Amino acid sequence: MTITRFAPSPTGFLHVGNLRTALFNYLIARKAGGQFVLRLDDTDPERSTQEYADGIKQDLEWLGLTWDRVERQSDRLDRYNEAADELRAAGRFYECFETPVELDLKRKKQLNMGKPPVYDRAALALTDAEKDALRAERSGHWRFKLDQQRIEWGDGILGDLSIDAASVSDPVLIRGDGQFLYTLASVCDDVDFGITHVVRGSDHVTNTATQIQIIQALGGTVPDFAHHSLLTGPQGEALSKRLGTLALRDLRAQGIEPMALLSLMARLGANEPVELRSSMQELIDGFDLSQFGSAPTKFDVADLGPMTAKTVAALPFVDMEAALTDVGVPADIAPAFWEVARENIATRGDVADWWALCRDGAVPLIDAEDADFVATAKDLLPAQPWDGDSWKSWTTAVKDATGRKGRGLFMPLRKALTGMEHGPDMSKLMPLLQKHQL
RNA sequence: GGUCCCUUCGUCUAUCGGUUAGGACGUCAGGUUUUCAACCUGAAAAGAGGGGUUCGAUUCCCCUAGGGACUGCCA
Repeated sequence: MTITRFAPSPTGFLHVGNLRTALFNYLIARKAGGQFVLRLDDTDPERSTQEYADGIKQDLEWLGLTWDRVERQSDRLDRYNEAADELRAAGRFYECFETPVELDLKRKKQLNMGKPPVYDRAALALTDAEKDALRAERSGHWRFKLDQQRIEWGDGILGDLSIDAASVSDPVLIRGDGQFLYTLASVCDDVDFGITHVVRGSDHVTNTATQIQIIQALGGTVPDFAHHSLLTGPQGEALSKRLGTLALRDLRAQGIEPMALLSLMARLGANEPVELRSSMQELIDGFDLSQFGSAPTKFDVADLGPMTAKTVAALPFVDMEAALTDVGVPADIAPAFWEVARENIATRGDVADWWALCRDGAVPLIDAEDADFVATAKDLLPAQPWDGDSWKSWTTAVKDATGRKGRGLFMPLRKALTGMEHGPDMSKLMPLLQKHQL
């Protein structure tokens, strides 16, 4: 069975970059009729909080990305201890005593000499006596001893990949304070939960190389890996600089529709065009990981605006009924109001503006050269309430009186009644106007 | 510095060596609708640069330039 996972760290709120990873894994699982695991990577107690963990779940629920199972790494420390013992028994784990400062110095030295900053494995040469002496003054950290050969795998997006383990430092798996690091926890979990497909950002490719060796050392089955490209801003700039404004909850607060966001993320960077979908099932059916390219993908948050407007315009009345009641639209005219408003709003919340206009009328917008024309029209304006014929009879009367026609006739009247150049079909809007200020 | 990935219209991309280099979004121009929007039709618009291989290169190889990522006792 296909089992995928999304493994965010509860150290912040989800943003569009995370969503892309989550959605890919979700769609793969659903398409295959498999399972989607939500795993909270909270091995770092300093930065992980319950607030963020809850926030992540809320954001996924908002988007309809349901999970079949939820796990927390902080619940699995015993298991990680066992895995560490296995690695020790296999001779793939060794204790090191350099301080962060020392390691930093080593790296700088290597860089200065034009060498890659790879850990020199000095700790491997330590005698037992030396280790005991070092342990007396500080606690050691543990590194996985890589087999220094080329690591190869067929990546679901990148194709055949090969990385020389000798160009990578032996990864630290347990810190000096005993905290397990992501690399070990992630590998253990993937093996234990039977994860079959791992899709993550291409910032993890080097991790994947080392993780493959750790999985093998643990006797696990290596899952299928795929690394999607990273999102960049519209100018190609790193998205991380703007991630602050691209949190999912901010987009939600701005009125972005889930299906608009999901439709974009499920296709952006793929060779099929981005199409607005109306249901998750359509997204699932239309998803194919092999259609994604490996070049960095430009993401423009502004694209979500028009897609949201389209989504909202397609909403049936029943989906909006409660929201309309909330803003005070009387039940008897609510369906007609929605028909008029739906094509003219950017987000659901905008119905409040249109209702305010219908309820109170708008401050007329009258260009200087239209002043006389509008004054004439005002005299011809029928008394309220208006019906479906009011616009036609009024404009006809104004046309006869002034000789104006076409845009020159209609636009000043639209602006006089709504205060705007754009808006709904006037013949449908007029019956909804409870008052006017002309 | 090292490693990995990448570079086709403004944008996302198609092309398994021979094509008028195709599509979608956007843009522009017409059209339709007695207003706006929507819609329809049409147009403009691309192979980073330089070497090779080949009868022929966007496609294969090399170099250069450019972009992204990793190079943590973060994830």
